[in-house]
Amino acid sequence: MSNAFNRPDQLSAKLRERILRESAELGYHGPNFAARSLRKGQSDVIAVVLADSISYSLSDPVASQLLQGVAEVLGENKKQLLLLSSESDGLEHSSAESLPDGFIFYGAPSGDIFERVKRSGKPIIAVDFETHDAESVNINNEDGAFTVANHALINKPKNVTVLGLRLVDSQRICRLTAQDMHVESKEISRSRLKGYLRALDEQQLTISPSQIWHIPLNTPEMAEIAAREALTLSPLPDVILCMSDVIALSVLRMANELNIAIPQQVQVTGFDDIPEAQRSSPGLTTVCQQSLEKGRVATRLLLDKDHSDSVVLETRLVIRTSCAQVS
Amino acid sequence: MSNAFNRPDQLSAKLRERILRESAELGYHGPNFAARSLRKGQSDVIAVVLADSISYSLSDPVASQLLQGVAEVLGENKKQLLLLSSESDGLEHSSAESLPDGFIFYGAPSGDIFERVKRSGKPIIAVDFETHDAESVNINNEDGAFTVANHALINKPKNVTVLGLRLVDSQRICRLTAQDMHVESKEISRSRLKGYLRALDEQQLTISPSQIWHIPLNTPEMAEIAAREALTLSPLPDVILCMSDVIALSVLRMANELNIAIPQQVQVTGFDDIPEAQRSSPGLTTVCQQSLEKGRVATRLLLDKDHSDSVVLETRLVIRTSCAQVS
DNA sequence: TTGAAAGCGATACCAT
DNA sequence: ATGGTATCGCTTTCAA
Repeated sequence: MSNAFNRPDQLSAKLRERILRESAELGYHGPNFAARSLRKGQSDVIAVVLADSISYSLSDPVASQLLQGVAEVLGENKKQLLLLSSESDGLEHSSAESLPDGFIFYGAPSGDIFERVKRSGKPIIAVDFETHDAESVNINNEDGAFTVANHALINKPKNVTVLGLRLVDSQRICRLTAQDMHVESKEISRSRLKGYLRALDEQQLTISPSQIWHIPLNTPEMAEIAAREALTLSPLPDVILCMSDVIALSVLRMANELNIAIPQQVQVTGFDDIPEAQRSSPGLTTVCQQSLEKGRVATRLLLDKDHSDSVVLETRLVIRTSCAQVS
Repeated sequence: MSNAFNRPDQLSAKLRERILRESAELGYHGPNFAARSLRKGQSDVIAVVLADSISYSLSDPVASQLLQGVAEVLGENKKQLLLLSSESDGLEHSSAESLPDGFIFYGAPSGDIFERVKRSGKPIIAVDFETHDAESVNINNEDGAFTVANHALINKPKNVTVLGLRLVDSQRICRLTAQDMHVESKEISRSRLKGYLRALDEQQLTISPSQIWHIPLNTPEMAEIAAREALTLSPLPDVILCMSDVIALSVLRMANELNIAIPQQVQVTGFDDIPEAQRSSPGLTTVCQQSLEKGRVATRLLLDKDHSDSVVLETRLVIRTSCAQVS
């Protein structure tokens, strides 16, 4: 056969050209990925394993930004991007799991795909959750939530409401009950709640479980329902702490619709600092968590040969008009 | 060896369990994807080949929605999703192209990846462009643009402005010149421009090239600059026709900032009907192009064994307040 | 410098 | 029903 593909330097350019052309005519379509990958034990494919469905993750601004960061760095390193979801897991169709050279798990995975991948010994980076089995990229959700809540609560408001994400195991929008309050968990939303509660505590304020909403999905549709409920309470909350920008932006829109002035009547805070939040009117006070950079950092960690250490990215309080200091 | 993996029905569940456990201990990590794929000549991986970079496409609401639709149907059919970009093309690292069983090309690809894939004989679906070599999923951009422009121009406005996307080959925001006007092209943006011009013509209106902006990328950052330029014109345009919702939403925001009343002072139309447009204030009059459904349809076409025919999805005029009928 | 051959791991097929 | 074996296409190594 020909080494035209593998040792291009050893042939004249002309000859190589001719060989390539002729073999193309004979029905040769370039190197076979599966064969190469089998032989080399390497594929140059990196998988991102999403905790939610791929479709939902693509619709979520936070996940979407993370993926952008991942794609950026993978592109620079000539790696291919395979999207997997731990949701549609199952031993049956798990064969694709053996293809990638490395894995970025975004969010604590369901099923046992993590276990299987771990056993394969291939490099893994955990993003937005902790595990003993891999380096991770995280933020300090509790601190971020504490900081923004602290900012919002400085004037000791009377009625504080929390619009929370995925706080309990239910597909329905609902408010918490007393026994929902003391769940110990390392989930993101629980950490954020903890931060809120700590800030309340520090300001010597209290909150009733019924003032804390559970929203099962980070979508505008869900969030709007909860936002309407919260904004039609009597008395009106002074402060609404939202666990995501998607939720907070829904509150802003709903307030506009209900002719409630932000921040004069209600102060609103978000979390994430998604692109849309950077352009909203009124501006959204929130916690920047650098999702794009998170994706980049995770990917660099994964591709770096030298075993670097886990990373905790800084969060930053972004003060805009939806909850500005009334000095 | 064992057939435990391949013929599970022929062994007792117990035995299978034991074999699986033991082989795991011996360091067996499940079937090898590359080997299976090589042997079977099939991978269950489908590639979406994006005309722009992966990172940019993920940030674009239209591309993002298409991908959601694709991911949804692939999930139902237990196919994996590989993201490729024709932008970072090059024979060198094109090996991954031989992996997928099928390809969805989103937007006319650059480089020659399309040619190579075509020669491989694998199924291809073209989305948002036409080719003789594959079935395609499209919309009628000219008609869509014509319809929305017609709606906007019904009252014979004096000053019409177009904020166009990728009309000329430049990385800079600029206005068109006379010779830019008569480029024949099947590009999306050219079709939309054609629709606008036809509507103007039909209303016996004219537009100067200097009233047509070129915006190189569909990002809010770019769009805002052009929006500001258009909204600080004197006299103020009566109508601004935007070739995408991202652009139109930027116009709405900028108008708000400049205290220009929409639609009283300026009527604004978009194109796409992205999720954000469905929630904007004021509501955005636009052309719904069903990106999500486009992704679904393309994927079904690809996976369907029976050679179905190319599809042209309907566009629909969505009238909201940014350009409502003043009856 | 070029060619020949072994082997990556799963599967399909044929033999038992 | 079970076990053996050739084969997919490439890369690596070894021989000429």
